[in-house]
Amino acid sequence: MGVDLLLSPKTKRPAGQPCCEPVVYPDVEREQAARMAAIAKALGDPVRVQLVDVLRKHAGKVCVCELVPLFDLQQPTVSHHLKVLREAGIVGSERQGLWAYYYVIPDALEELSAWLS
Amino acid sequence: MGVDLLLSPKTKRPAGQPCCEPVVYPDVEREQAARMAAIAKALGDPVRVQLVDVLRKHAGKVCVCELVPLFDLQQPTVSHHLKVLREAGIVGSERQGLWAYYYVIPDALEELSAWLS
DNA sequence: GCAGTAGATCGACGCCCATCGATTTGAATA
DNA sequence: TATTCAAATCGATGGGCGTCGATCTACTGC
Repeated sequence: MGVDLLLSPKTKRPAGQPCCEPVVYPDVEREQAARMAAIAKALGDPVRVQLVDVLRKHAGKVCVCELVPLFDLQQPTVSHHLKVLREAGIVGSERQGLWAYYYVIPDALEELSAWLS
Repeated sequence: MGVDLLLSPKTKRPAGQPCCEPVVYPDVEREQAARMAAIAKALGDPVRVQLVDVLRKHAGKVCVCELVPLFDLQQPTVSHHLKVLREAGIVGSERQGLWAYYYVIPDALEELSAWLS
């Protein structure tokens, strides 16, 4: 027993020559990793990154009718991407009459940025 | 002419009441956004984020044979995820005899982190 | 009420992706 | 040389995702 128990039972090494330090990975960090992956996944499309970029640089709320013509996409597609960002907690929306305004909620982005550095 | 030309020709507003500031988005930033999306996409899977996490915390090279048993996945699947990370420039690999060692190349992660903050 | 408009939702289509078993590659050992 | 082993690659499969046209919802203005 001893250190060998931390190794996979399938991996038999040439005696006395481990390939590297044994690795452990606690569940708590797995959960945080899952959260980071969810945020990253929402950012894993060029259109959505551009949407976030535009919203951030305007430092305020931007109307959907201004966002759609920025892309070579139909309105339902842009609406879909905004929904993905909203469900990931990256942006928020607010309706005023006919128009809908979107804005960045910095928390998620900051969380990912902090994890990365 | 004037400001109205920046607006979509399809969106006719009630006179004198624009929904928000006109939005422009230069091509240069679109390209950077695409790069950020590529990195984020590679991080958009819990397994891959966990792999990066493990590699970072070990501050050195880790053998694949230590990585595989950390997950409830078969070896080809882990190998696939490592390949995705490698092609995104997030990790590098090095072969020593039978074993392959992976390590984090911090540049890509730093690039994304900087963009986020 | 009625017509017009902004945005969301729905359903469908095609493609990409995560996963696996099977196989291959390449190196070490007997 | 033959065998064993770690890791990569291949091919198949099932599910998820980006995109669209069509439709629906809700608000405005006549």
